Amino acid sequence: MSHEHVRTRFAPSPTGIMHVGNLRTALYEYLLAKSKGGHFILRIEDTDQERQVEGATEVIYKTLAQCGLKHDEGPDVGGVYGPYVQSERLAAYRPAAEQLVKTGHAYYCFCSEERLAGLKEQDSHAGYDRHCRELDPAVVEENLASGRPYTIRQKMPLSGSTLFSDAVYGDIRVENDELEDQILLKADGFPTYNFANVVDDAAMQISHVLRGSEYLSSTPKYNLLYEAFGFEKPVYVHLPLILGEDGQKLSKRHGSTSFHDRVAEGYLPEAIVNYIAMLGWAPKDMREIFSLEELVEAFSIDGISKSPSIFDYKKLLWFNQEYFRRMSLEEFTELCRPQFEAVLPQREGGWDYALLAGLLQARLEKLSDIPGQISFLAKYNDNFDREIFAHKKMKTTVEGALPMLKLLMKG
RNA sequence: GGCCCUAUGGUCAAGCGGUCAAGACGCCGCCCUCUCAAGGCGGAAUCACGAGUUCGAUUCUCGUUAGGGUCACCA
Repeated sequence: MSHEHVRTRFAPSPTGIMHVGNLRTALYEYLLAKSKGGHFILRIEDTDQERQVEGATEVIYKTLAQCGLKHDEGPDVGGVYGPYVQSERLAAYRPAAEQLVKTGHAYYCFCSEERLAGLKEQDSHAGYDRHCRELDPAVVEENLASGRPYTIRQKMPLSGSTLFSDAVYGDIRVENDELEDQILLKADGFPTYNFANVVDDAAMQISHVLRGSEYLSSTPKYNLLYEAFGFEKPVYVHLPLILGEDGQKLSKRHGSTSFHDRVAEGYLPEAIVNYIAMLGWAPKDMREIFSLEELVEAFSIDGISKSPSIFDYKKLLWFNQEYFRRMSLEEFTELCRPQFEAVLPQREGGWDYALLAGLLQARLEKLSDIPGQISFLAKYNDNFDREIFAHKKMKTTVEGALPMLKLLMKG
């Protein structure tokens, strides 16, 4: 609590997609750090060897850059607490785990995966039975010497309870006997997420840990680790979950919930950032349109809500439209240009893109709608009767349709 | 199922003991208008339920109910 500088980190696993929940966490981490004049760090958590995805880290860099969430330290920009990729920090985890064994906060476990699977089969809610917790030291030595595979597990207190205070949820108490003797170091020598997370957050002097509320009930495990090491604990800021329209945790089932897909669909990164900022947080003045800089200015932890929110595509669409409308005609024209060029055929005299964009600006919901709205232009030629624009009943005149005429015909 | 969290309109939400319970999206209507938008104006729609505490509860406490999360050699 007495960390002098606010240091937050975004610690994604390189899975290849950046979904809006992760992005919002990154956003709030950035906002909190920047609003306090602190630092925002990027750390890649690639401790699962079986789930490596090619190019996934690039997706993370690109997304952060598109959103304007510039990190002060990270794999690509360096920093004094590096390296910032967990697979490059491997040397630190085993000694750390062994240190915990020595101090009596952890133990070697030689249980096979088969045995563990059997346990689960008997009772899927039971968890590990602490079979190796009190193994005879001589047996442990023998097993270790014979090269038998092992994991290192955290030794949880069997009684009492652990209390912690979350910056948004307040005091939360969990009975210690609810806590499983979780694995810290896997048989392949890699640390588990939970363990690496604590070791690295402490090493990198992270002052505030922001994460989804799904971690709320496991936070005592983290704190026990901090205590076992004698590390100073960070301030926890758990964020309410973002749910799909069916009220369930957002996942692949809900269609394209990734930032990348949304952008490909024609949403502006700024609009997405603005919208997700408002999901789970509200400013004091109830304003809705914020640039990233304005968000930094307005952000504060006490504006974060506790209840989960549903991702509303309609509202996102509205934000997107608002951003279109607030652009200058020049900006908007440039934004549309690639689509115009792709859809409209070469034509003598060219097209008046600015005029076309002007016609579209108040009507467009998302960029991907452009082709559907202007493709009809490609079908027309200059040899048509201009009087089709005049209609007595509708009181339309050729003059009134002048903008459209200019668009269709040279001059 | 155990444990943890949450509960204001369809959705995002303000509220932090006394309000006719803001605002936004969406929806409906009217105006503007050569169409569709945009814009302006207006409308319908919310404190899950039951006990307490209090002169007074949307607000505090406890239950109930509902929803969510979590129980991996995944993060």
